[in-house]
Amino acid sequence: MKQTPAANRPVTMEDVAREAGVSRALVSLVMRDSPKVSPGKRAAVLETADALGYSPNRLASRLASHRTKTLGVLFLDLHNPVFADIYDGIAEGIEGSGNQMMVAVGSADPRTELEAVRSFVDLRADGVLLAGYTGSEGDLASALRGTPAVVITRELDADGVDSVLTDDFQSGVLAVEHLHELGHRRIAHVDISDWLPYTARREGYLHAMEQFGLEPMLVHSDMTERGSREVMENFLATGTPLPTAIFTHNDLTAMGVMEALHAHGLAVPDDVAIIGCDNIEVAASPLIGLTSIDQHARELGRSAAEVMLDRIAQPGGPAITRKLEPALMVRNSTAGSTKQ
Amino acid sequence: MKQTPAANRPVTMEDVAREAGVSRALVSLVMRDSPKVSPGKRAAVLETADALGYSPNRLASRLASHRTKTLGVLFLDLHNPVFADIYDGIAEGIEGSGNQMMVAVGSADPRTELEAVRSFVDLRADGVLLAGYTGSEGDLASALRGTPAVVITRELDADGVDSVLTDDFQSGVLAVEHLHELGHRRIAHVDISDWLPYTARREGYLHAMEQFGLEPMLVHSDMTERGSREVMENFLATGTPLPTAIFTHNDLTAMGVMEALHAHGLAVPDDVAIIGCDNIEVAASPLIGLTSIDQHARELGRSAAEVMLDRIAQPGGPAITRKLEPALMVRNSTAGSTKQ
DNA sequence: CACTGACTTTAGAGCGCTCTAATAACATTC
DNA sequence: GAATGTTATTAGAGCGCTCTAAAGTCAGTG
Repeated sequence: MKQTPAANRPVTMEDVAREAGVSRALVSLVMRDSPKVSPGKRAAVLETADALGYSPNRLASRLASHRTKTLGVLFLDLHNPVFADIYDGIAEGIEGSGNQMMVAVGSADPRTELEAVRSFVDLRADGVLLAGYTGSEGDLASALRGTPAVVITRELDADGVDSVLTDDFQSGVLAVEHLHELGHRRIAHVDISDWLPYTARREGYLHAMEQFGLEPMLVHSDMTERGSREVMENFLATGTPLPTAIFTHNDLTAMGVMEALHAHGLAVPDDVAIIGCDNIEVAASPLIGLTSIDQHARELGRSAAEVMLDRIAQPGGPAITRKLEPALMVRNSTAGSTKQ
Repeated sequence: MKQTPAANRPVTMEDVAREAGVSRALVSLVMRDSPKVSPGKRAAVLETADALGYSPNRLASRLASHRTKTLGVLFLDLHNPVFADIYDGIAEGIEGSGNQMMVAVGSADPRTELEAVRSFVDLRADGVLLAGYTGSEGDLASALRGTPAVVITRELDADGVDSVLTDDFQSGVLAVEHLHELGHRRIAHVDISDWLPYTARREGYLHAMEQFGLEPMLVHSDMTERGSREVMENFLATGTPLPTAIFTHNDLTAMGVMEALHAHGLAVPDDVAIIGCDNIEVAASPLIGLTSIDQHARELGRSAAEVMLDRIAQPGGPAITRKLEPALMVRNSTAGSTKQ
């Protein structure tokens, strides 16, 4: 297809300026809603811009202005609704600040995560929020190259990286305490694969078990519903004596475990009590009635956004860690399962 | 491991070039993995780039190259897991193509949606995928300004906008046929608010009801679990004679309806049979056992990505519509609910 | 040893915008 | 009506990169 260069070329500010009989700088001012443009010229510029179908090139404007007003946000996994809650929190937190989000999904793969972070940095995001990150602090710091970051749901010890999370250790403790109080003594924990840096819930569990003088019982799974269902089915197939209660890493794994129990004709909470973590909406539904530990996901997102905006407004200073207290939400999956 | 020099001004290609004793153009070639750079210079450039903590400015490179290799992807709502499936499909579809995703969430608000689309266009995304869009075709076309787009889950009649969807009308028909076959005659439909342009499922329902000579029964809700729960509770409170079966717009609304029934001591499927739509994982779980209509969300995403890549490779040509056949997935919420 | 041609490297003109500083235009004041 | 502000407008120098075309290299040829 041969056409004159001018024919198919997208409309630029220059074109609008020429057509409207003003300078490019004036058009720029109009596009940025500058108050120092006379009403007359403003109207004229807007009109011809519209007539020519002008669409500002934000790449160019960002390059020239050294300002992007954009936050890169990385999510661990879209399948876990807890991240939808975090998203809502972030959206709430940046509302009115004039910032935009740039979203990516890491899929619990450190390489994908780092690539996403690098992409944010290369596109000069003003800051990066990581709603779940499974890689190492060193890799993250080197990918960030000084861009401020806030890690959500995890505590990270790296320069210029703030953390906003719920006290996961305490969640583990709460779960065990709750089950212990109901009379359970054989309490198992289904965690996620050990290479992932999300170990605090397990540690809290182990700590509390030890405090109570109970024998811990660990089963390794992954973060998904399906995965933990399979893991649990394999476990049941081994014929190992059953625990009377299970604390799982999160609600999705709890559901998988419940499915496996269900398939084996075991009743919850009568045969086995279950307690999850995250307090996601579907699990909280009366249809499932899963007892869970609320980690205040939405608040986490809101708070992380707040920390980031502060950090951008006032760079430097020591890394901040904000830790929320988890909250036990008792529902059918443990209620009335007294074992004493 | 490398420490970024605490320079006020970020490191540019120019700096690397000077330090390495080569031209900026050479550095550019190295950064783009050009094969026409001698191994010696390549190594030297990479080394000093690393030493200086150089991070390429993708804004500048995109501006200069007129190429972004980026697809904007808009999601209707992160709370509905069907979009996580679509995401996976898109990721699969663009794998290996060298393209990146730029994600935004519309939250079923046409203004937010359009702003996101404009943002994609202004950042010169090569194409835009809309996984759910609630606005008008006119607004979309004008925001796109010629950028190719694919709408997923909806059929849109606009220039340069392709559509990839499941036959929603057919889904409505399938649902009614299934229920009718089980002997149900009083079949209600819970849809989503009427201003949303997602009416095909309802129309399919209405069509099938008419074919069977049955009286339709419509209840308006929204797209959420909570919303439909409330709507259903209000409905139950009115004392209107109950239908024996309900087809809901999607699985989330189905769950809300089930919760309301549950709260009123009504059994599913014995008192009321339920059938949803989308076939999301949690609803398919044995814990819920919701009969649903699979719309092949992941395949939708994959296919949309494919259409977009083709469109980018070969611009022009008439708008494409790809329509998949829905598939009925029978589970407990309707199974064995014979009303004959 | 000037002359290829294949391979490397570079100068320099953009990409489309913003920003600073200067200029123009127009009220005010004395 | 010259001096003084005030407010609008513009010229022009970047922003950090890519790209084209031209210029160097450096064998191998005849």
